[in-house]
Amino acid sequence: MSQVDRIEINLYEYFRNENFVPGDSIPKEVELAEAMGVSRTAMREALTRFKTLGIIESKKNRGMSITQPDFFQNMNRILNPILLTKETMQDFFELRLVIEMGIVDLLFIRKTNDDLKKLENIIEKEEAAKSKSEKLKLDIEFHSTLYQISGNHTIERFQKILMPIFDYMNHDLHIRSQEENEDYISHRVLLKILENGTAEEFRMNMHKHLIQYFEQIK
Amino acid sequence: MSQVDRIEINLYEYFRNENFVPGDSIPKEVELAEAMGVSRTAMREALTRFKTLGIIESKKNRGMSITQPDFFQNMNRILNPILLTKETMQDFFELRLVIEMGIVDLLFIRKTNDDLKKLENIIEKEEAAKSKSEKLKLDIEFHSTLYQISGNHTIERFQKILMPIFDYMNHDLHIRSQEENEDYISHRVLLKILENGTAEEFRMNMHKHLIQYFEQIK
DNA sequence: TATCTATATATGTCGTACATATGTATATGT
DNA sequence: ACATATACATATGTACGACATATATAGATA
Repeated sequence: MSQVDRIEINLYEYFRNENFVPGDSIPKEVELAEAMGVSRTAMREALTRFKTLGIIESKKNRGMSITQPDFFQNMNRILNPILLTKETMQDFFELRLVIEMGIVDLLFIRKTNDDLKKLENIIEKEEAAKSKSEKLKLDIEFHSTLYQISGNHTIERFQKILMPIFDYMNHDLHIRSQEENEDYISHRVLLKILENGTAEEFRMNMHKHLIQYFEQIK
Repeated sequence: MSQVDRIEINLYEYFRNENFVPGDSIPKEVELAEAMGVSRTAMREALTRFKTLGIIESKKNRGMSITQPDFFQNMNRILNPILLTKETMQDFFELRLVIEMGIVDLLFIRKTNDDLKKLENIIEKEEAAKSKSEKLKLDIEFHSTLYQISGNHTIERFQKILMPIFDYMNHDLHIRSQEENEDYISHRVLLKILENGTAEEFRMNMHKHLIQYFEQIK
């Protein structure tokens, strides 16, 4: 354990003991360094860790303050297929499916007429699309809109972050096309259920809609 | 945009262009600083950001190397109820429910007889428990075991991280007790479905099991 | 060949100095 | 009295040189 590690731990305890909340000012670098009997350089290194996580921010002449960490601040940097193991990639691939099945209750609680119209619009464009890439784009747009309808900002952002992982695994696993699925459930069927059906029906059909992905799980 | 911000961006591009993967050595601090025409101090600060995210690690005399970032490395530091807004807390509360509903397919794919025995064991202890705190502990154990059965390490760890948030919201919202739920679905019913039923049945009943939480969503 | 010692090395820490952006105080003009 | 410009203060940002420290490698010895 290096000195900077120890400083970091001391800072966490100090922030917790002072019950600092976002917006609160914290002592300046020089004061903190003196209080802990270390050099300003080492203190700065520990503080950089906090800044990286979004827990504090610093401004010239003004000093430093506590901020609201953003869960997704560095997520795209961490969730990089080149850096992760196959197992972790598979985990996130599955997590995406889990969320897709899990948000159904949120959809049924929070859907609005405008939402349904928007989905209808996407489906019309999809049904008229000629090229494969256009259809893919609209498929993505359909699912992204479901996440918007969930009304959960965190889940919506999470899905966006997981998208490259999902694409990567999609290519890696050579997943067969949806249209090859003889029990194929289209977006239009899903929309009809979302309009007039139940969450249970929607889930059953979403599961079928995603069956080629679920087949990859063993 | 500070100089260190620019260095950070340059480093990300450099790492990507070199196709560095975990285990690869990267040039030493002094070389990197010289290559970018900055001081070692500024370079160290940028590198500290990478270390905080777990993307690189450094060892004395050995230099630095690329590592596999751990998604959860700093998660408990970020997901601190004191630092997050009510909206974000609510989002994570819902995310927990979404995952609880969404892992059902994984459960049915990956359950083993040992898993079912383990659940049976927990339920027996729960049914024999006298105190409220003991029942609560076993309730948590039951759900945690479901996450283990999912066979998805990331989801399992995610649930552990989300637990304090869920508890915090549980207290904050004064959620009524499960036993007050007239359509109460016990763990034993859920286990029986897991043994002999379908994923659809399990979801329907899990939804009822968690209804007092779902009632909080609007 | 195995063990010990000396040396080299790259990160970790320190102290000093200066740069820079920004806030505050003061002086001046209308 | 109010508006504007200037000077000064301030805390973070950056640089440099020095030294500490843990660890790897090379060389010497038994």
